[in-house]
Amino acid sequence: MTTTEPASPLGRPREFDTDAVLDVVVDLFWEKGYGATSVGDIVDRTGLSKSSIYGAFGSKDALYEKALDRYLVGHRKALEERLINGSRGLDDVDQFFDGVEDQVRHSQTRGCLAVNTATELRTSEPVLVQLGARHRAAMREAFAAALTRAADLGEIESDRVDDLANNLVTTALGFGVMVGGGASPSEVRAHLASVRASLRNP
Amino acid sequence: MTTTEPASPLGRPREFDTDAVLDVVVDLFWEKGYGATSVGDIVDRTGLSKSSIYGAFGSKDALYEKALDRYLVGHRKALEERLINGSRGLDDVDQFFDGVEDQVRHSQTRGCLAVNTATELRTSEPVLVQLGARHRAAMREAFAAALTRAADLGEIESDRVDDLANNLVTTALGFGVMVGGGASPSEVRAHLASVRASLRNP
DNA sequence: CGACTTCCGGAACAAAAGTTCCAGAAATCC
DNA sequence: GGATTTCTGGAACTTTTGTTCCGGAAGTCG
Repeated sequence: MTTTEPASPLGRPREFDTDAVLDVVVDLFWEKGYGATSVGDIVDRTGLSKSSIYGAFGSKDALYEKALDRYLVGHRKALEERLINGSRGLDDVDQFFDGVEDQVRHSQTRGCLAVNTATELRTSEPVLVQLGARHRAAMREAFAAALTRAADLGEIESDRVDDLANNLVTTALGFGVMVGGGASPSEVRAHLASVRASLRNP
Repeated sequence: MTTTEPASPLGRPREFDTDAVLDVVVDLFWEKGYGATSVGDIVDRTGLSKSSIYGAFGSKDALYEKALDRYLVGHRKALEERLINGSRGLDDVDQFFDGVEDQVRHSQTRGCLAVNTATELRTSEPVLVQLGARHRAAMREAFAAALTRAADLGEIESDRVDDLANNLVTTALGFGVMVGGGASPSEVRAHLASVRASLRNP
């Protein structure tokens, strides 16, 4: 139910692309969190003026929500490509978790913006609680799709699909915490290996 | 290497018990997080004056670190009792996760302070990174102890102990995110059931 | 081309943050 | 009991926060 902008609004048009700005803002919030990111930081990083930001997004809270939403859309697209539209089974799951390994390899400790939001802003905003629940549901669905293929391939028992999907969601959230908390690459890798081993070895 | 306070320091003694105050402060940070908790909030909740707080703890940062440390000590004691000093196997692991269920039953959405810290303050303070790593190591050790007993009891294969311990650590962190993010009791319960099922059903 | 609408930059604002300082009171030790 | 040390309460301070306001410029539409 998003109100689409009119084709040509009256007056002077905006000089910047809001989506491109949102991408920059996502990175900022992702790196520093909501509380530690000031509007001044956003001004510095985007090059925009405060009035432009407030004119386009309303408030810091609203901007955060829009940024998170954009992050989630991107994240969900990745889920779709790798897990839902995949053609293999457990290998597709592995590929998803490769993303975690990539992050630590580049010594990035941002973790997952959805996880960071859930634990920093907690239940302060009902909208965020809802976004989190929807995100977990999407992950569950995506994992279940890949695991169903895995069952068809004979990699796992078909009656374990739902439980495993649930566990992978919890596990993915856990990796967000670990990476975001600055865990060493070797620790993360060991945990990733354990996940892969337990998926196979029954 | 904690410097123990002298038996009777000169001058007027403190009117409050620092540990009791820390317990209150832990609750506060646990509920609202670091950024959303102001020193004013701490004053209100503890009934102390600002100068008393700063005299006893130094700064908000230092106070947070002390509070987190106290939380971790308590958490580790619980791990010890339930997992290390337990006498059963998977049942002891179950009992640990019962704590998660208790939390959501009382509609508490604080999650885990260690998890919340890792994702809100991230790698901003090296001390916190270190505390997090040590905490995860303690959890791994505790789970491994219970799982070793489970292997002795024939509940699991003994060569799966390490992988399962790793996975349970990741899983525990994930539950912290889920509960802290305001997940519904039914969702949490479903995930808990999946963990228990996967521990048993190979 | 002219009227109208919106945007931009930056100064200005009020509120809240974390921290410090001070004077008086209180407890300890010799 | 007096000297000394430390604690307490509250006011005061500085910095930073998120937000608003204003004048001038820049586009769009009839």
